Amino acid sequence: MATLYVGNLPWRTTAEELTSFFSNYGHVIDSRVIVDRETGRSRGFGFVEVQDEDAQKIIEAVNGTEFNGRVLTVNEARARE
DNA sequence: GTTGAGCGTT
Repeated sequence: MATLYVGNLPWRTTAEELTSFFSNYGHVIDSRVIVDRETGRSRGFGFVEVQDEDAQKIIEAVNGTEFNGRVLTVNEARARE
């Protein structure tokens, strides 16, 4: 599987919304919205884990598209280490 | 009741 970075999310976006949105373009394994550990508020970006074979296709399909009024930034996530 | 570039809590 592959991990995608998703930036420019609306503050209110949840992992479930990400999953259901990305599922329109490929097989989503899991997703998470990064939340500030101290305040509990969204940082406005997240990660979506998808099937390796669908990764490129999903990036091209979703990157630059509008989601709840904001234009999403999508690309391959960097290694976390 | 706020904010807007970026790469993640275990």
